[in-house]
This record gives sequence, C-alpha cells and structure tokens, in this order.
Amino acid sequence: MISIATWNINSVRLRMPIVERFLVEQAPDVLCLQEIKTVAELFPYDAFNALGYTHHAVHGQKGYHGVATVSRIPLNEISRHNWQDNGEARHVGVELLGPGKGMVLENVYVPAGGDEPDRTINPKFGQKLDFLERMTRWAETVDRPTMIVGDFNIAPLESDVWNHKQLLKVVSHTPVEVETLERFKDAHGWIDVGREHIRDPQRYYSWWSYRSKDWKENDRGRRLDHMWASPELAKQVTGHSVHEACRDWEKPSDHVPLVTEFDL
DNA sequence: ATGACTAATCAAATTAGA
Repeated sequence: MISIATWNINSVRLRMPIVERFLVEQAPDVLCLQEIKTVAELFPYDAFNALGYTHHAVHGQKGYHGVATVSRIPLNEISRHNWQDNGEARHVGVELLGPGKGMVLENVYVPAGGDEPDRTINPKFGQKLDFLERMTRWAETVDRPTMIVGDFNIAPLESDVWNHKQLLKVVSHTPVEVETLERFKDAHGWIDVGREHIRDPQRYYSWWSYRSKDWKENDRGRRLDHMWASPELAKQVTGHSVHEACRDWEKPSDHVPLVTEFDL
C-alpha cells in the first residue's frame, strides 16, 4: 500500500510546523506541495529529511508559485513542463522507483486566472485557459500509468462550491473553465479519484478564503484541488480523504491536503 | 458584489492569490 498527498501550502517555509504535523499524523509516502513560494536553495530539505522524506523534486521560484514533491519512496524527476509559457514554476513530474514503481506523478499549480472571466479585458484569464489547453495537448500523449495532482484552481461540479448560481461568473467556477477542464479530462480519460470516493452531489471542498472571520461558520468553500489518475491506475485506488482539520491549525494554508491510497 | 485576509518583497506600498 502506498499513499500520496497533495497540498497547496501557501509558503512552505512559513508553514513547516503544520507540514511536519501533517506528515507525523498522516504519514503519506509522497507529498506534493504547491505555492512553496521559495527558490530551491531555500527549500527546507533538512526538516523533510528528519522525518524520512529524503527524496525531493523541487521546482522553485522566488516569491511566487513553485512546486515540490517530497517522498519516503525513491523517485526520479523526469519533467518540468512550461505550460504557462513564461517560465513560471508550476509543474514538476517524477516517477516512483520503489513501491509503486512505474507510476508517474505530476504535480501542477494551475494559475488562478485573475478576477474577470473575460480574456479580452483580463489577460490572466486567457493565460489560465491556454495553460489548460497545453495540458490537454500533453495529456493526449500520456502512455504510462499517471497520477496528476495539485491545485487546478477550478471547481467543476455544482457540489464543488458553496453556491453554484452565485459563483457562475466567479473565476474558478465559470462554464468556460469547466468546459476547458472537461476537455483536459477527456484527452486521457482521467478518473477524478476524489469524486469516486466522495461522490457528487456530496459536499466536497478543499479551499476556504482567508477573508472569512470563521471559515467553518458559513462554509463558503470550493474544491480547487484535485487528484486524477489514469484509468488503469485508478482501479488500484483503495481510499481517499480530505483533511479539513488542517484548516483550523495554527497559521493555516487556505487549502487543505488530500490523500489517495493505492493497493500497489 | 464585494471584501472583512494573508504572504513576499522590501523596508512603505505593491502585487498576488481566487
């Protein structure tokens, strides 16, 4: 059995205390982090090594973005896709070499897309859609058992948001984004592992804004984080969990971690 | 609809998240 986790950590250096707590309590074999907000040279390798996570693939950047995959299982970094087409650090791909050998694990941070869902007045929105189109062209070529996880910044289903009608024109839940994400899904036949286990229309969120006095009180969440698997690999999934409790820890990220377990 | 927040950079105010 192996387990893989994903978490948009919103600054890994600031949040090492809760990362350590999560690793001690949940002990995933692999953890994929997004928004590490640091260059690789300043990544807290020692703290991960001390907990047994001695294998790392860090694609960092100063101040913004950045992704990292840390693991107790030996891994080999195999790719850093430039789906943003501007050099931003938003992807790192690895293959597992120990248990789960042969699995490719893609860690991605899709751009948020700005405020206005119209590419003619908001270039960031167009950049987001173009990013997804490049991912789709890549997905058509995937021919190995692959898991793609991370912050997709899109909540596709009505049950992925606290209020579907109210969010239809809010970036992350607009029809054009949902349709673009659907094309990416179809390009490889990805299985939405999270939704296999917490099925629509059950409530499933992974992000709650910092701008709420009490995130739990009105529960205005969105499912922005995803774990998708190749069809054959998805058959090996035995469990999936959302760790909402982490949103209440000291100095939390606005995202919570997801964990998928495999019979591998 | 918006924002009551938070982080990095840089050292006061700006950019960004979503």
